[in-house]
Amino acid sequence: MDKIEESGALRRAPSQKRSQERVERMLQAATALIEEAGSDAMRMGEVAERAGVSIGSLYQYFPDKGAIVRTLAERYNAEGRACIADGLAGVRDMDGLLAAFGGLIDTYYGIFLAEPVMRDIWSGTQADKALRDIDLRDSRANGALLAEAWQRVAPGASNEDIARKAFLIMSLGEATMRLAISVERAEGDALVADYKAMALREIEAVG
Amino acid sequence: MDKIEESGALRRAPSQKRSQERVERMLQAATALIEEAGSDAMRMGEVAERAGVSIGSLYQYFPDKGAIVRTLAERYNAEGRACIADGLAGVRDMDGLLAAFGGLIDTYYGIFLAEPVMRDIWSGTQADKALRDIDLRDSRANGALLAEAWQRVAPGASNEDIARKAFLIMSLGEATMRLAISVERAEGDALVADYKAMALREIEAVG
DNA sequence: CACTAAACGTGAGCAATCCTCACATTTGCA
DNA sequence: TGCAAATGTGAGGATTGCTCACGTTTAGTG
Repeated sequence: MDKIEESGALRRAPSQKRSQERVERMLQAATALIEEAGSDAMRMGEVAERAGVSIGSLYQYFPDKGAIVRTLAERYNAEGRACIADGLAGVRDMDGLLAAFGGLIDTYYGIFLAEPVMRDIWSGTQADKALRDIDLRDSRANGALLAEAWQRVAPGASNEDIARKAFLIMSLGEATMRLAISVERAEGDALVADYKAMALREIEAVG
Repeated sequence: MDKIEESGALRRAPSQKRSQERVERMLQAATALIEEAGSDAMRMGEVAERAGVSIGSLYQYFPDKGAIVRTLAERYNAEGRACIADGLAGVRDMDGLLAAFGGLIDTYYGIFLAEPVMRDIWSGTQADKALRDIDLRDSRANGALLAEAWQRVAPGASNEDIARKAFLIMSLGEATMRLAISVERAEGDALVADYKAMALREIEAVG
């Protein structure tokens, strides 16, 4: 997770080591500011100041403010996707899938609770078109991972159906997380549990 | 739906007939602009110009740009809630509830497809805190309506459980609509159908 | 009608903020 | 050493939400 490769978000790829570190500092500064007051309150001038660079340098690498948020979003997505791929890798039968997926929901919920930046980004996810697209692609990719395991343990079912249902389950999972973190903790826990039961029942129904 | 009463959104309540009409014109202008390019691209100066009023007048009634969007959002919510209350009113048994709720999902989906302003508002729903709160309150109110009918046809079940599940189902319904309108029409239709089956199964499971 | 207070209406301009651009500096390399 | 490419700078342009000091209209009262 060292490279600054993510998407085509960057205006210019820093080729020298010095500038790579500078871009990293910019992202760290942005992260800190989002933690403190949310991405909406994050000011480009502040990001530059905290990173110890000029406004001009910031814009040399990030075409606009949204690009910073998008870059962070894709990093979190990549981590989450790796986590999901890992969790579903060893699944052999339906029971294994149910257990693995149930565990992933709890893990994801824990991450949502613990990561203020991720929370902020996915709360404001609908704000601009580009972020929404990233969100959609993420759900599709995660859905594909789930679908792959699902098809493996339910070979008789329609692949198209499973793919679509997996996509829906992943999208609604994210929606549930967003909902859960915007209510009191106890209620949020219960809502996630309800969602989990619903999702597992849906998976089992096609199995 | 004539009064300009909604929430405490207005900075000053127009008491004279003339100013009531002016406020209505402001909202109409805003609606037209949102239809054309989305609420994000809506400029306060343009709203004023289209409504045939000055910037100052706009801000006399709406404390900020978001207040206009919020006012429109609550109008749509009120309509939707009335529609849900109406659809669930005559429900007597579980089969009736399933049929009524299934029908409501289709109705809601149709509205989402047909109303660009509603789509825009609920797409950007997570943008600012105030809108998110409105969204949450709306889901709670709609959830309460569903819970009421649900409890009626499933008297044995835990009321708390039903209330929470109804809230979740309503929230995820909105999430499904948002998802459905951001993919191709055919896939969106299928996703809504999948959600419907999931929701109905969940309702039946507690019955 | 005359008068007054409150409601209503106006738009120049303030303030905040994103982003550009002309120019300066540093780095990699022949 | 010298040069081109990469990198760095920050004053300021441009946009836009919003304010405020002041003018106009309306409702109500004697």
